Amino acid sequence: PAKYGVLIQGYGWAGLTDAAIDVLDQMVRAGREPNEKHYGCLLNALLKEKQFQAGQTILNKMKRAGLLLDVVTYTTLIDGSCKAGQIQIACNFLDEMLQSGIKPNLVTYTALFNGLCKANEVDKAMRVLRELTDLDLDTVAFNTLMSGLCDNSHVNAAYDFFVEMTNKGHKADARTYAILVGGLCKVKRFEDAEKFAEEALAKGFVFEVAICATLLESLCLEARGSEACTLMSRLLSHDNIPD
RNA sequence: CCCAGAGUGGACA
Repeated sequence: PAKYGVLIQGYGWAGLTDAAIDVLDQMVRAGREPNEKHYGCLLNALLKEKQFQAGQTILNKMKRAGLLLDVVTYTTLIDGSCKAGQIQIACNFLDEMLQSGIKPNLVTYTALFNGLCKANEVDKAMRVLRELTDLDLDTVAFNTLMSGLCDNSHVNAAYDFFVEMTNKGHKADARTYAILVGGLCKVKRFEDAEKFAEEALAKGFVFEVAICATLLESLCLEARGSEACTLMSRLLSHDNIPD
């Protein structure tokens, strides 16, 4: 039953949107009515390839087929709109979904937060977050906001947010540290950056080589070679291999 | 009965 879905997903993943659309058409011809997952999957592929016109067509087809949009489809639309730089359209979809009685979930909000962050509107994202007192953030949402704060020269706020969230028991993962360390390096707070890099290593985030290499590079650029060397040796003692 | 669709990072360069 998932055969067509897998095909659509596969073609979409490969960026072969025409082929993906074809699969959907074939389904209809074969008398197998596509469901919201088939449409949603195709929509996602189209939006990722920035084929908004085709996306609109599919959306219309879906509605004509009498299918109602669900949370996932709305989230796909909101994310796609945001990534196209159309925050307003994303907000319209959010309104539409609320009016249809569909409750946005954490993924929906994260997509929106990400859009706001990328549009230099972290403040708005944080405001929305504070209003949604019953929204429990997961690591992805946490990282999204962290990166928004770092990208919008609110590193202090990012720092505070990090402390606040970890105190609340939210766990930071390798990406969280990468974001924070990168943000701190950006404003040349190398001591703090190094502190968090160490913390990340202590937590066993082996994948932190990437950010540590980044940090090392920063230190070198700042003509602080000795510090870079110190850090380098510490990295090696953690069995990491910086580039 | 379950199994297909949605969200996050890497500054400087």
